[in-house]
Amino acid sequence: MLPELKVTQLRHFVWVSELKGFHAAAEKAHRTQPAISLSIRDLENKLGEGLFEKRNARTTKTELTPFGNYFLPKAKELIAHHDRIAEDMMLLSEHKTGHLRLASVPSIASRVLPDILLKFIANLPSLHVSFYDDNSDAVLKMVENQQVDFGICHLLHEQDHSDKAFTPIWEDRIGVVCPKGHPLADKQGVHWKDLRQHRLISNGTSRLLEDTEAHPLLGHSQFYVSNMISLIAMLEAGFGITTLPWYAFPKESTTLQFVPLEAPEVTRRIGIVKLNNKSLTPPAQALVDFILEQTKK
Amino acid sequence: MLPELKVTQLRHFVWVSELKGFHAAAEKAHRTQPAISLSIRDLENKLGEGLFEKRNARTTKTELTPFGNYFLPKAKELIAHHDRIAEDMMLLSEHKTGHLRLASVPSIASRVLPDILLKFIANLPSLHVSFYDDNSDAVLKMVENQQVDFGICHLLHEQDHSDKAFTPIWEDRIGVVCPKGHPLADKQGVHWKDLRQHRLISNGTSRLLEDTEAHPLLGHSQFYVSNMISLIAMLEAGFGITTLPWYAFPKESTTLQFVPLEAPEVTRRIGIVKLNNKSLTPPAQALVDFILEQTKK
DNA sequence: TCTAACAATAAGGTTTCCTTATCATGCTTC
DNA sequence: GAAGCATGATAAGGAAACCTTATTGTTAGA
Repeated sequence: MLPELKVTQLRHFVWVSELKGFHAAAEKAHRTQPAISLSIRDLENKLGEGLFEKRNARTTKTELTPFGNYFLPKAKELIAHHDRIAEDMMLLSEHKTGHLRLASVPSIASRVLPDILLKFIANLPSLHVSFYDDNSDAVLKMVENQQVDFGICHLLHEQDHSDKAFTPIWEDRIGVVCPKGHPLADKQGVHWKDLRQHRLISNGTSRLLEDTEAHPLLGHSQFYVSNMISLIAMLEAGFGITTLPWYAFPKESTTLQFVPLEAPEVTRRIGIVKLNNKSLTPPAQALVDFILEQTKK
Repeated sequence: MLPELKVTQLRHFVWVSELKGFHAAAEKAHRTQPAISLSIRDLENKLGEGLFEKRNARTTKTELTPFGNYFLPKAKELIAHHDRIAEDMMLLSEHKTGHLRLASVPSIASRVLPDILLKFIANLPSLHVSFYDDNSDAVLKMVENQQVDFGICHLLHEQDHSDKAFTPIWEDRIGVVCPKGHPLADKQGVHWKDLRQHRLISNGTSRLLEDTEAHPLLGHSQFYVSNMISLIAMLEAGFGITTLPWYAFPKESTTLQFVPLEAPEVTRRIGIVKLNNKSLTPPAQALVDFILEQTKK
């Protein structure tokens, strides 16, 4: 029914009309003159009307028919539309642009990602990044609901997440956090039983100890603080001690001390989680690759 | 640099994604399944990214990648744009639409064109027609200035209009117009000398006699009336007689009589005038063809 | 009148695209 | 759980679209 106009053909048409000649257009198209002649003729046949004034009687310069004149702006628009889309897609597939959404647990978000993201977006000025931080469960939910392209979190029960692919990256050692000057502060490592005689504040990460021999500590603890800012403030005030993964420990703290838990030695593995059956958008894949590369050494 | 996305390819892509399968899309495209596979692969290569989820592991229905998902609406838009333009041009080249402007001398405009135009536009409901009527000089001017696609008029000095193409159609015989019951009214034909004894009213068409042996009549005439309505009224009132071309004579007049001028026999040829170096728009060309066909017999 | 410029046409080669035939894989069904 | 069925990928050959070189025809200008 409707003819299929090829973009190449439209370009030829526009060039002939703008350069006022088949030879000039041929040169621009990196084709020979007969190729352009045929291309134009084919287009004319498809449209059912001549686009240029009778070309056998060369009384004058190559000129558009009224029909061709009517067609010209439309052809230009269509070409422009095509090019806009083609360019969009090229930029996207070269991850020079687009939209990237990720979620991360706060520890990595604050300690590791800033550096990496800064480097990553350095030469991608038009990439828009949406970033969420929350605890591991929430991050997993966002991955599941496809609210984010991928998540950075801990995968507690790996067998419950067969629909997701987990790529471990960071080994996060659990340790004891206490004020400097605290009896435990100068040790190289502590045994869980050492903690029983101190006031222990549990927090969101405490359940990492659940399946270890240190689990009795959890019952022992009177206080639970979910908010990290409050937790730090209480520790600094000498209210007690807590356990935290290394990456959740505020790096530049001058008042607190991190002492690795030696027995049991507990580490959580933090990594990238994505849905198994979905591939990532180009910029998301690029960021994943970049993170892997930056943390490989 | 930028790849050339073919509309056909985009259609294949949209169909595969909408029908959720290569076979279904192949059927819709009247192609075989491998053709669609190759088409899609080619498109993916051009864009630099996969559009559908890994197709080797058929864990699930054919599904878009995020990249493909991003591309889908854009592809649809581009196809729609293409089709819109293609349809526009087809309608225009089948003169089903568009704008047609013509000018005609009043005689043909009132006596011949109404019938023809009515038939012509009968099955072209969306064709817009602008119609002007004026004397031959004005019609020629409008053709020259390209205010109209073509004109219908008399070409008095053909040699002065080498830039125009004239296609004669109607032979318009000059005659004498007088009230019924007038001494001349019952004659089959009159000689110019017969007119000298009657009061002659000249009008816009009188100069057609200029280059004939009847030219002395023009000096003989005391009255000049340019407006046709007034002229008719004066004739009906028995004010005098006049000369008119047959087509300018009001056909259904019951009070006036047309008597051909026998000596000299003067005819003006009325026809279609267009610019030589410009071709007509499709609807204009169609109307010209239609007029020629309708008046051929 | 001759020449240069431009586009149309002809004939043959290349590339692109499509087809048939076949394969690999997973889902369904008994 | 093996057989059949459906899906899409792949291979190879052929058809169609496309481009090229060579040539012709027409017009404009020297």
